[in-house]
Order: sequence, then structure tokens, then C-alpha cells
Amino acid sequence: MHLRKAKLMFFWVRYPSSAVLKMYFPDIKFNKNNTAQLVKWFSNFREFYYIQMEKYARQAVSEGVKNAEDIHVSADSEIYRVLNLHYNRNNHIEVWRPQVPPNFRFVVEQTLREFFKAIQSGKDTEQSWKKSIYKIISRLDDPVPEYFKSPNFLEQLE
DNA sequence: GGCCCCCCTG
DNA sequence: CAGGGGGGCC
Repeated sequence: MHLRKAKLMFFWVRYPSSAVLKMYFPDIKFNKNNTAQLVKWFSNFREFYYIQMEKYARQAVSEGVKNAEDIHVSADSEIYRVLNLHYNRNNHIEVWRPQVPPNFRFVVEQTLREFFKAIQSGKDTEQSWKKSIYKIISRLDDPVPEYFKSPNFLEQLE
């Protein structure tokens, strides 16, 4: 399986269905096991992502940020660098293609704001308070570029 | 049953 | 990241 490629896909999709994943790994002969593994990878990717989001959102609250709208994420933001290090360790996208999709920055910003609002309003004390946030973020997936289907995708990363 | 997702571990 | 368990949905 192609872990690096899967991680790069995360910049576009946080909740890809197994059907979509299969389309973007045309060179893989899927079976129950590797399909479950790929799906599991994204689950793990999301966990890392949300852990970081909660961490930075709480940091914003402690720093006295008043409104969620005051939270801004740019390529220079620490959170952005942390995420890039995790999903794009060798800056494959930058060197090979123009850039990380602009919408990813937006998604991160939205996620931070949602966590911030939940924490600030004390909803983080409720049972499964993250569920509603997950639902919102799940609607922000973008189409994965066609070039991810290229048989030479991984080679082009080198 | 089968498929997903989340949670918690190691 | 992989394993295993719990719970929801069809």
C-alpha cells in the first residue's frame, strides 16, 4: 500500500469512502484486508488531525481569543506546519505540484473555529461533543485531483 | 451479516 | 500506525 500517497490525499479528503479510495489506487488489487487497512489509515489520519485541532483551539481559548472569527490559519501558522509535517513530510506536493490545495487551509481554519466555539461555550463537557464537529468537517471534502490516479504518481514524487 | 466510524491501546 | 471493542446503519 502507498502510505505517503494516502497521506497526501488527506489534504483533499478527510472522509473518503472505500469506493473512492479504490478509484485512486488503480494499481492495487483490493481485498477485505487492504481495503480495511486503507480505511483505517484515514481514521488514524483524522485522529491525529482532530487531536491537533483541539490542542490549538484550547490554546487559543487560554490566550484570550474572544471570537472564533479572530482565528486565522495561513501557511505560516504553526498548526499548518505541524499538519504539513505529518501529511506531507518531504513537501512532495510543493516540489511536484504547485501547492497544498487552498481549501485545506480553509478546512483547518473552520475546524479550529468549531473546536474553539465548543470549548469556549463549555460544550466540551458534554458526552460526545466532538460528533457535531466531525459532521461539519465531513462536508468539507473536495474532489481528489485526477493525477492521483496516475500509475506514475509515486515515482513523480521522487 | 457487512460496512463504517470512533475510542482507546500498544 | 495496527488491534480490538463498542455502537450505529442498512
